[in-house]
Amino acid sequence: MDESEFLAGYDPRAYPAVAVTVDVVALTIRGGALHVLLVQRGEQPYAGLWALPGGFIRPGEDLPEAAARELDEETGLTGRVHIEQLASYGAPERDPRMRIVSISYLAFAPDLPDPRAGSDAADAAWHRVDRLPKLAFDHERILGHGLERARDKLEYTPLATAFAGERFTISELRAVYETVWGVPLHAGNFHRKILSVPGFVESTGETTESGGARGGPRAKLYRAGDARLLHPALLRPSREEEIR
Amino acid sequence: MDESEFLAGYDPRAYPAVAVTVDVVALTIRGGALHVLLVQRGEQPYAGLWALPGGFIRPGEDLPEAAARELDEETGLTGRVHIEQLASYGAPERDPRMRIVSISYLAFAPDLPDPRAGSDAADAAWHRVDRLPKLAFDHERILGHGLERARDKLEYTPLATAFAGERFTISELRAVYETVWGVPLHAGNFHRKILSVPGFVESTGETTESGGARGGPRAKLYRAGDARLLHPALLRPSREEEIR
DNA sequence: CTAATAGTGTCTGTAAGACAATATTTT
DNA sequence: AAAATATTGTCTTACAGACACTATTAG
Repeated sequence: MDESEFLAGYDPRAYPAVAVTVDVVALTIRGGALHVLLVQRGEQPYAGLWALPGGFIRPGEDLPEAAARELDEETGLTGRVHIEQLASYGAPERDPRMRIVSISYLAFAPDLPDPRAGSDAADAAWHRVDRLPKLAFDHERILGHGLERARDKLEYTPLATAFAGERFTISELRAVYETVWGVPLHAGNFHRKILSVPGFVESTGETTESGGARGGPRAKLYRAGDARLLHPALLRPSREEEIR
Repeated sequence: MDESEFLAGYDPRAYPAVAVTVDVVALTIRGGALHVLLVQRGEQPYAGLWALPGGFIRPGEDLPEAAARELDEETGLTGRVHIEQLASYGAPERDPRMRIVSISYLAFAPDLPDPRAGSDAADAAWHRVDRLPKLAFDHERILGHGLERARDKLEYTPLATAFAGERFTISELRAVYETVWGVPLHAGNFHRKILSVPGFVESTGETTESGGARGGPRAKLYRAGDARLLHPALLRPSREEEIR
């Protein structure tokens, strides 16, 4: 078949169906480590392996809607979760059953209770991103892109507050950055920096009930401010490797 | 139908097919103005309106491959063009014929010859992005996202060099920034800044054959360097509106 | 010659990062 | 009391932006 035939007479319904799924990279911080939500596959292919939660889009359902539904099915979570589109994947052989194009979404949540398993998954659980089991399909790659995106967005958006609770201390916010970036940050400089960025956090006037577990004064409590972008941004400590 | 039925027995082949297309936001700079490649639709729906070039993915074809093919069909361009995934759109009613999920790609090219029309398009042409005709489907929104992405990426990647030719002067590079951002930049400060960012440009040792059209010395010629990220970044002049 | 442009020098304000200091709290 | 932590202060360096200046070329 040559090009003009394709262009003139191409009818998608004449070809094997393409299925569209959404997959969700849901991140949270538990016990000082970054975790991702995974479900254990109950069926072939890749039965027994872990995978990102996801599934087919339904008739009449928009993509973000489908992503929110899939996340809700695993976590019981409805509001409270920041969710955004990540990327799409459509390599012909990425699913051995049929042609599947997957739209991935990235979600950030504060520390959450353990997920409940959906009925199509043998199990669902949070996994530390630095101790991952083998993942099904190309989900390792998708997760990698999600982590990259999350690290980038901490720099120039107030995303870090989505990992913290409703009210938080500057130290808790610093812990988010240290966990996601994997580097220690200077407490004093970080503190001053956060307060100097307009709209990043706003004071609640309250303080913690008690000092830190191992001593120290009570910390002031803040809530997320109204900034959508951080200016100036919080730049990650230099990453020479990533520049070239 | 309740949730457990869906989860247990959902079979995508039992539903009306979903079609997957790629759409390309191809940007170039011509005559000091940012242009996007559009094709005029020959068929319903939206016959006569302009649209982003795109089409159905083919069996066995990966997504970036499909995007490159669609672009090639309109421009005859093969290499030389930077192309990257932009976003995906899948609102149920975005195409009146059937459920179509579209993966959009963003392409940047140096000044190009006029496109040739593909046989499924009445016409294809570069349009100034500030003087657009009415666009079909949700292509105005997709283009908007593409422009946003392009403006952002100029800040922290060497993308601007993709709009310039193989060899270029600092002034030409500045013109790219001024065109895409829509703001005038200070020539002297810009010049020093570009040369101070490691790996952004490298000298060719050559100069232009003659000075500028209206006078001035010959300019040194540079080529793109090996940096993948600009550090420090070239920040856009303050955009208070976009912060909150 | 005049105007325009390439490229460099200088100065100022802002902000990042190193480091120190103080106050408050837990054990 | 000792250790840990919150918060603030000081100093140095890097860098963005304003502005000035010189050299070179077209017309």
